[in-house]
Amino acid sequence: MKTRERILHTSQLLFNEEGEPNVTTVDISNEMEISPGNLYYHFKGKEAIIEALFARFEVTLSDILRAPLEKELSVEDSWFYLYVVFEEIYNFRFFYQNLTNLLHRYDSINRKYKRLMELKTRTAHALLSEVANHGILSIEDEELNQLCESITLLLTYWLTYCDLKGQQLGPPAAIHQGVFQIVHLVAPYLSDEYGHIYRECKALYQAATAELGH
Amino acid sequence: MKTRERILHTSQLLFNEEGEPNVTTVDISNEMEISPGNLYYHFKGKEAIIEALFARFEVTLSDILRAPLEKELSVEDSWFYLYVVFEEIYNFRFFYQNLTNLLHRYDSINRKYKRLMELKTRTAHALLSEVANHGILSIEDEELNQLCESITLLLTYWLTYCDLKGQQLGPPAAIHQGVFQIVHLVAPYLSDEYGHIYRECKALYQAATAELGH
DNA sequence: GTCTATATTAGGATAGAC
DNA sequence: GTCTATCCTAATATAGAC
Repeated sequence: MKTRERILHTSQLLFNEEGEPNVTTVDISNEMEISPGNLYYHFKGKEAIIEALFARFEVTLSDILRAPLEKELSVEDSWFYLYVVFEEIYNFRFFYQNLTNLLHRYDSINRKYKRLMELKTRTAHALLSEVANHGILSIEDEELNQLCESITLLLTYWLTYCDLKGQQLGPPAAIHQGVFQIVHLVAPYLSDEYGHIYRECKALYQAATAELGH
Repeated sequence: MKTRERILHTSQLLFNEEGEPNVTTVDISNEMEISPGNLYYHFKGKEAIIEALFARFEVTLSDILRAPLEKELSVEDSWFYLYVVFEEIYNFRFFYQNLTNLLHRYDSINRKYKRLMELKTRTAHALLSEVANHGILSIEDEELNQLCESITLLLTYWLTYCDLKGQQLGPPAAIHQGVFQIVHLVAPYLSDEYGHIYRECKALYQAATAELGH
């Protein structure tokens, strides 16, 4: 792996583990066993590293979020889809653990992030309207909007919130719970004849929870 | 006001406005028009100030959260009660905007905060079970637990999330929306004969939104 | 209690040799 | 591309006069 790439890789790792504010350029170069001078040859500084990492995150996450806007998903796929979104957020959790501050410091990231956030809501809206059109969900327009907002908030902060609770959940368990938490937001709107979908989810959830063990 | 008190007051103000990491001891003393030396006479440093502010926050918020555990609230009071909780969180929003980091830095705060968070969930649980016992809400135990978790998350992050969206909502509007967002989480579980409660809330919400302008 | 002046440190950043 | 050595700055913190 080229040095530039290794810097990004190591930074992402350390940021996620220690929290971005607690990682210095020297920490990064120590971890990589290169000199700080070398790091500065490849990047103007920590800011540039963060911007590069965010650029990557933006590309992959917005691709993920746009997919269901173009091609319809089945109900089962929608459910699996949530895992994919959470997974990607998990990979850049350092970013979410420090959102307010980062967006305050970097105006460029701020603008891009806002678009991502809107895209999250838009995707949730598209997925749910579709399910509603199939008669699986029965929900009014205004309730749908509020629901999508809650889903976006939950997607944004669930993993951070799990961290806060500090019940040493492994990442798969935390993600798994997050998915189910979202399912729970949607479940009350399932049409009567589709209540079984929720019950199946629940069974799956409990099985998987048992498997992830403790 | 004594100097010690003014330091706490000014710090809280600046932290909320600029974000705690962006405020230095010198900023605080400048704002107060005292010397940095003087500030250090009263507090060992920024850490001590933050700890003192958190101690206050803990006392007032845990009092608020414990109130409904002792004395039953009417449905209308529960609704108003949410405003009180949000208001208190708003007063210490600097804390919430930097949660992960602060809890990572101060172990003492970490422990106390976890208790607060559990208390939030516990209070939500108590309020909702009561309403459920009156037959107003119809909800299973497991759904209730998940709902309370979502409410805690929303309480914790709603104001931060509004900030992120950066649609220049004034604080009253943001709080107002937060309250309604929570109402929306609960609404689907209202028993049929109590659907009117939600419709009344909605009418109130729309009236108030109009009043708050935008 | 408050000030001025100064010390300490850590993090970010560069210059110049190899 | 990489290293060593060094600099700059901002933030924290203290000493000692008033």
